[in-house]
Amino acid sequence: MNATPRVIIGLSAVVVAASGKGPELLLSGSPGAIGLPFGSFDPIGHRTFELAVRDFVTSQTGFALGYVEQLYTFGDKGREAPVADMGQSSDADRVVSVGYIALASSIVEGQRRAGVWADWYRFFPWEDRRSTAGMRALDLMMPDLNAWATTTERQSRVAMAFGLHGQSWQESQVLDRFELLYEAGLVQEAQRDRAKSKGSAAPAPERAYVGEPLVSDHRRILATAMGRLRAKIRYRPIIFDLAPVRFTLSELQDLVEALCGVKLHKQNFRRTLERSGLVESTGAMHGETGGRPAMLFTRSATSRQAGASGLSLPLAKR
Amino acid sequence: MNATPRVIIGLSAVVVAASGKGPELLLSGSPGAIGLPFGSFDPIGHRTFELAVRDFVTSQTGFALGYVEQLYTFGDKGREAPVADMGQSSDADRVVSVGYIALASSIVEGQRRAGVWADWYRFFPWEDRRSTAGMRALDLMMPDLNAWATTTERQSRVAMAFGLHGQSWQESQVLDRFELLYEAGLVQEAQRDRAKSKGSAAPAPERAYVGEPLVSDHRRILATAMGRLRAKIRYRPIIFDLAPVRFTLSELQDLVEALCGVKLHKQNFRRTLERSGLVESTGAMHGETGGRPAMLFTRSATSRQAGASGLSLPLAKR
DNA sequence: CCCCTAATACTCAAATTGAGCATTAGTCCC
DNA sequence: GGGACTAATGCTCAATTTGAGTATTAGGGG
Repeated sequence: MNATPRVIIGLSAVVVAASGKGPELLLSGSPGAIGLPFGSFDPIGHRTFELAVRDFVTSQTGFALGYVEQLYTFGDKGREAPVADMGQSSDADRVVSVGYIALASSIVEGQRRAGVWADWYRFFPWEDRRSTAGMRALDLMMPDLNAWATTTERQSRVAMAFGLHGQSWQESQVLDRFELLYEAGLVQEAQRDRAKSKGSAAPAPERAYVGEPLVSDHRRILATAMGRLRAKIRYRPIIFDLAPVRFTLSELQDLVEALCGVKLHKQNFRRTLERSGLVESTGAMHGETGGRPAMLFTRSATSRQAGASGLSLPLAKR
Repeated sequence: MNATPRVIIGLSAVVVAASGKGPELLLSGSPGAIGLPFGSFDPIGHRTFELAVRDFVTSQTGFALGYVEQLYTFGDKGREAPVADMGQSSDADRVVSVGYIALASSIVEGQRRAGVWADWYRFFPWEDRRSTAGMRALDLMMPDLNAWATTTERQSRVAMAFGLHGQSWQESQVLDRFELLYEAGLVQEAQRDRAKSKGSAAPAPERAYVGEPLVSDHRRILATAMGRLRAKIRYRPIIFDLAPVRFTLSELQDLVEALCGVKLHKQNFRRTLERSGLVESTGAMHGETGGRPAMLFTRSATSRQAGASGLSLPLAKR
């Protein structure tokens, strides 16, 4: 052909699984350059993106995916950064990356070893509001946020994003919050991208960045994924693609709470869940609770139908 | 490089504007081969997809876009079909198309001439349930649907998708319905794609296809867009990107109804809308109503804030 | 058998929906 | 100028759906 630069399609996957404690992510890369599992799309070999994603995640990590859904296609010049193991790309190529979310139900021990898993709140400490300890992350960055919010427009954005001044916290606005922190220079990626575009930069301002960074724009992709999952849990029964086959209602609630980063009102959670018809009790009981034994439930047949709705999230008081 | 086929990124845009009657689409192509505005992405010239979309829609149709949002990236081999005006692609290339939704507020007359606009229900007659006339479209295809639904699994899918047997109609499941009709062979694209993959096909079965077809997989992209818009209207105030600057509540309701294809309860619509704080009354009145003059409203400042919520849709009874 | 811990059951009030009925302010027509 | 007509607005009421607690209950461990 001609000198037209090639377009390379990269695929990145946010692979989420529920461990006992909460949502965990499958990561790849080496210490200091951690990122999402990433592969490039082969226009000949792969018939669909989804098959390609399943393929490279399995071959890179040995982990087989369950539910898979396309997230977003990132094509901005400037925020992507070439990733080492991406294959034979050159500077002249344009990399477009299609992000996917994949859910894997509770990790089987054998599979667990097949990759590096990490609690996703390592990268977004301010997103975990289940405990006062988690809330502290937000307090810690407030001074810097306030310093940045010099105009009323910015102040109002901060208030909306972080649920300040009477605004309510919206658990699914993960991307808004991340982008705001990026603009405010509170996440390390912001400094890195600026340095890159300015040539070799002035020394990084001495500042405590919030959360651990990821390679390229992977933390942004991850924020998009978290937001999408948290929103989707309300209108599609995807939570069951993450939960084990049989679970107690408390286990399910813990999982939802971990995913959404908020505490729910226990009795009301049960009530809406039972009323929704999404779960049905197996006869069996689960005894290792420390208190009264709990009934084990499974997802119902109706929860599998296309168009089944999701969970309501009855927030608990402060 | 080598003989690797190029990847071509196509961009297609579902451009929606509200005319007096309802949502209209910007189309391009010649009679018999109508499709969405479509352009290819230039890896050198375009910094972001969004800019590229704005660019080619404007240059193809002279129409300037307002709100723009990425929809989905379609990359399946087999359902895309080369589009004539796509540029210098060859058979060996792999076309990946990124779909966008764009909203343009009520059409200015001068701009209107700049492209071909059509009521989107031409392509999805069954999606308009505002009148009994619209409902007839569904009745007409029921025999064929029933003929296809040979298994209980299929029957249940039909019932869920089309709100039969006590199931409720979900206005945003446009894609589910379209895909089901595609599988059932009721839309012309299904026949066309089968013919293509089987080589020169048997003569098309004599059957009345439902809705007008579009080039390539553009009707599928459109279904995705409609579903997304209908869903999004509930949790983001995007309706105001479609409505004129000043409107009466009835006009706004008509617009929402046209978009969602359902009738709403008028008094309750007003109530939730006023309570939501998304609109505020300008002092002015609008007299040409035929009845009592109506107050003119505008979107409020809070409706512009990131994170503002959308409308509730109080359905009217049968 | 008593204590401790969760799970499960119930209760009650506040807020949100679903459905109508009632009023009102213009236009059109004698 | 008065009455008919047509939407826009206002209000009411009951049925649900939330939000928040208080009360029971069934195991495990001394």
